Amino acid sequence: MRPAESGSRKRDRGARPVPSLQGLTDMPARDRAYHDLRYRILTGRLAPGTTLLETELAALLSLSRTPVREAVIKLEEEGLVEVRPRHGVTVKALSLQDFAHILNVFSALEVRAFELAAERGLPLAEATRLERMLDEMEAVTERDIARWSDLDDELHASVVAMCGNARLQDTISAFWGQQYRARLMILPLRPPPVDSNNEHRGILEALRLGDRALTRARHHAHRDRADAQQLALLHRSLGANGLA
Amino acid sequence: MRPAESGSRKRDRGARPVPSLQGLTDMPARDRAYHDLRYRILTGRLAPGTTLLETELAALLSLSRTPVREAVIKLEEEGLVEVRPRHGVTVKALSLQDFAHILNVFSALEVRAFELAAERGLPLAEATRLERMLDEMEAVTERDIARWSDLDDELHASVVAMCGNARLQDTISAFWGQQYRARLMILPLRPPPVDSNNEHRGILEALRLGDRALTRARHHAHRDRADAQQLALLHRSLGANGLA
DNA sequence: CTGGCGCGGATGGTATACCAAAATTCATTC
DNA sequence: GAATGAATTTTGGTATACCATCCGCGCCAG
Repeated sequence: MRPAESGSRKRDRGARPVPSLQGLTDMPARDRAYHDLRYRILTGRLAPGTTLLETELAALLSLSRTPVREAVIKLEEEGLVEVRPRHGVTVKALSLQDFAHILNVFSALEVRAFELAAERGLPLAEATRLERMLDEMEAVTERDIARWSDLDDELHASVVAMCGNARLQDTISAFWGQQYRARLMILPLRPPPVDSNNEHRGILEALRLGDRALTRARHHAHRDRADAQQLALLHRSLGANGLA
Repeated sequence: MRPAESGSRKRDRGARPVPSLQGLTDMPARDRAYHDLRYRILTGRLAPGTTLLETELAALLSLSRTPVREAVIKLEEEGLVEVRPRHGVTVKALSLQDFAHILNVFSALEVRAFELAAERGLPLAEATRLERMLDEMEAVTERDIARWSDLDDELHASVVAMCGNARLQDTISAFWGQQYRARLMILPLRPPPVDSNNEHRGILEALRLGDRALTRARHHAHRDRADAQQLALLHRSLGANGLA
């Protein structure tokens, strides 16, 4: 008999990896530490380059070293921090190359996720919901880039959530976290993303058709262009070697 | 020059993730635990479905709970085990669907890695080395499938190692670990992989040419076919739901 | 002035102790 | 006989204590 596992909130899988940090109550201290730290890093409250000793981290979170150590292991695995014994844990600074590497993995995975979503077929309700999001994105394109970006994240996350492959989702989520900071940084520099808007329409159309190959091609093209643009912006925003 | 990786053994990155377990001396207990456990799982000495309490694991490895806990966190992150509080850690059994999901991610990443390797260009020495490996693979195709499979792993790993994107390598390595057991299981069922041999030649040729698009196309096709075949074999080897 | 060597203190790795929560079992009752 | 509830025992989560080690600093020598 299967254990049913109904109440399994063991993983926040589908939940957007967006820094939200609402219910940090009643979860094990290790997870609190993990989420808290992750939140602080992604929002920049723990700036890249910051290094803290394990003891300091524990004090910062009012916990003992054990749970923060365990949290740090996860963060390290996720690529957000680096631990150097006797030197403390350092919030990783992203070089331009790091960012390129991350985008490379992220894109490959996201394209695959979109393909799978196309293959499974988009429920009609979901399709119209996405359509409405696109409407709003186009509406705010010229005047509220932050809102546009949030919607962009939600759009991509929504499709990824429909791919039906939990491992893929998890991996994407991890890499999403890594590129988030850099994205945030170049946000104000972005020109109105009319290209993205158009490409999004095309991708959504392919998704509705359930055409895997077409989805693949369009999303791939979209990511290639967008990634290159972001890379260029980041390059402008910091010398080729600087921190992100 | 390649960094040689002499001093910095912080990560066994490029090193084949193949279970080898040679120098488990003089490394922190946590890493010993991690490698030891991983080895036992991948080779099947810790069969899927096995569940052990933390205490039992600690006793098994003659360590205290702390380092094994930390090792287990990594293994869980890697998808090899599952921890259910008060129920111990369970070696994950792969359903057919799990295997499909893993292959999906793995393929997407490997294709990308091959692309990047193509773009960077293959050093001549490396190219001839790979060529020789292909020679041997063709030689043993009919009579030693195990050897063929080892070479296949090494071949793929070699190219991945040339992609120049450490994060990509690490992620691939993690997923490689997950599909390894299933691969091992269906090994004896495989027909002589003449298709793979031919496709490998084609891919290597594309790599030598440094033709990214061609490499992509060929490797993609290769993986699609090979993955489908493996999935079918696995399906034959266990009912659609069984353990792997 | 520079480079090596050694000593002391900071630091993290590991073991262990303690506690809270959950599971199992037993008893009691319907 | 089954089901429910309580008590016990098991287990994992967290805190802490301990120790080996590594780092940095200063001293001494070349």
